[in-house]
Amino acid sequence: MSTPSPKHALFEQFALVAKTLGHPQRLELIEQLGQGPRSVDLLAEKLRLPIANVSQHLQVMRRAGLVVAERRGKFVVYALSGGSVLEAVASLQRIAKANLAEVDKIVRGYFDQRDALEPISREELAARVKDGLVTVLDVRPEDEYALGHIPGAINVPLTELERRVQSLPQGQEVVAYCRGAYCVLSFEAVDILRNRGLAARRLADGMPEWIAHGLPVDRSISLP
Amino acid sequence: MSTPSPKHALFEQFALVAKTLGHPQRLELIEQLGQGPRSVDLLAEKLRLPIANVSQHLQVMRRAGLVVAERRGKFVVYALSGGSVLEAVASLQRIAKANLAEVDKIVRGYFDQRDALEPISREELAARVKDGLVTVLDVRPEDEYALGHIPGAINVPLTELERRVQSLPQGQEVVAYCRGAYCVLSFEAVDILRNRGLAARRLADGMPEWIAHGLPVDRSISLP
DNA sequence: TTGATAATCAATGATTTCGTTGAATGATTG
DNA sequence: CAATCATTCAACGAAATCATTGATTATCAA
Repeated sequence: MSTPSPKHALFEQFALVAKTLGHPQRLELIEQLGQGPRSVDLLAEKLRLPIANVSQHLQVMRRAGLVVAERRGKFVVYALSGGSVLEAVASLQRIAKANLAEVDKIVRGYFDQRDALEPISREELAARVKDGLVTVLDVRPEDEYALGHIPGAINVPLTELERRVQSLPQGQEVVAYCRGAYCVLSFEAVDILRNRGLAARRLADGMPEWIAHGLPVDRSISLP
Repeated sequence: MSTPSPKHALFEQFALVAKTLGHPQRLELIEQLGQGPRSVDLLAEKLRLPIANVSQHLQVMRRAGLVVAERRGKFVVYALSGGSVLEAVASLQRIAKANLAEVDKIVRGYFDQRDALEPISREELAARVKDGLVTVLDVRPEDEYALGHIPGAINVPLTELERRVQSLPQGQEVVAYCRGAYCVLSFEAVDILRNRGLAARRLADGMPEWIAHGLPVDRSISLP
């Protein structure tokens, strides 16, 4: 048919959004943007991809309404177009986790036993932070920490954790978090900490979800 | 790299789910399955697509964890794998509506043209019925119709509408109603009728409200 | 057993998407 | 203005996806 029915035209648009989400590196870009607006430059460096490639991906995502771009001087800063994007990704993860044996296999094969204990929920952590009962550990790289973190969180990037583990408060439970529910950094951090005998747990999700639920964010830099 | 990092392997899985959602006809299949489990046969008929094609799509969706299949006698019945699937689709729609100008254009062009965006009110309908200006269409299942309907309304359950659409009075505007303001049947009925070129509108609410406001109810059975 | 119906499989060519390359644009700095 | 940096554009071949076709398997009924 030359003129598709409006209904199909709409489905076409919805499919465009989904199709655009259907690429691992674009999902990784979204994970990064979930923590805040970023330049093409920085994203390319984070993902270790050619700048041109990242630029292409971002433009595809812009055309699909997933991100918005704003020129700021020399840079073009991209940001998520809205909260629905992270919601969509969260749904994808839920579907995959619940129905794809492969996901279980990956998670179990690589992270199992590192996560023997239940992860701690946002609400629980927020409450304990108020009571000063836990040490909150942000294991993302320094620059991501600087752009916003959970108040009171200590930043020890995963790469330095082993070296600096003894500088952490000893008697307390440690809760590690990073970029999101499937960010591997916090898994690895908990593993390291447990091996050193600390009571360590993992936040069930990460920074973007913390922000999305309106919990307080500290944008100042506090050196550990 | 020979062995992709577990992180990348996970993103690969999430992307698979999204990629699978990224096809208009698969989204339409999900819309159908959102109403309940269906056989390949029936889905193919609904979408007016070759059975082999629908079967392929369903299998792709099964591999991506979106649907599950169960053989029931001669038939294979597919169903959504869980609620997250509809959540994901809802997010897609929200993203598209909020950020894609194209969607606005389609919706506007679609509804404006026929002055049908506005549902018709109870009072207006009651007046027009008296003048015999409209065909009133009850798209609920037969048993619900039998228990009470708007006088003069013709019962054509949504499931049969497509088949019986040509038996409706042709020159007149059609007003469809069903169970209530948010009952989807009347939306779909209007959609079907418009695709067939009829001037169709939707009653703002449904039968319960009609009764509640003391308007006349016909409890006899009139075969169309 | 045979025939009919429902669904899947296998294979093909057409179309789309992807990553890379190198050149072009836009904006700031010297 | 020239030099530089950040980003985008254009174009290419490689790879993946799609719809279609015809053959094949599974189940039921006669």
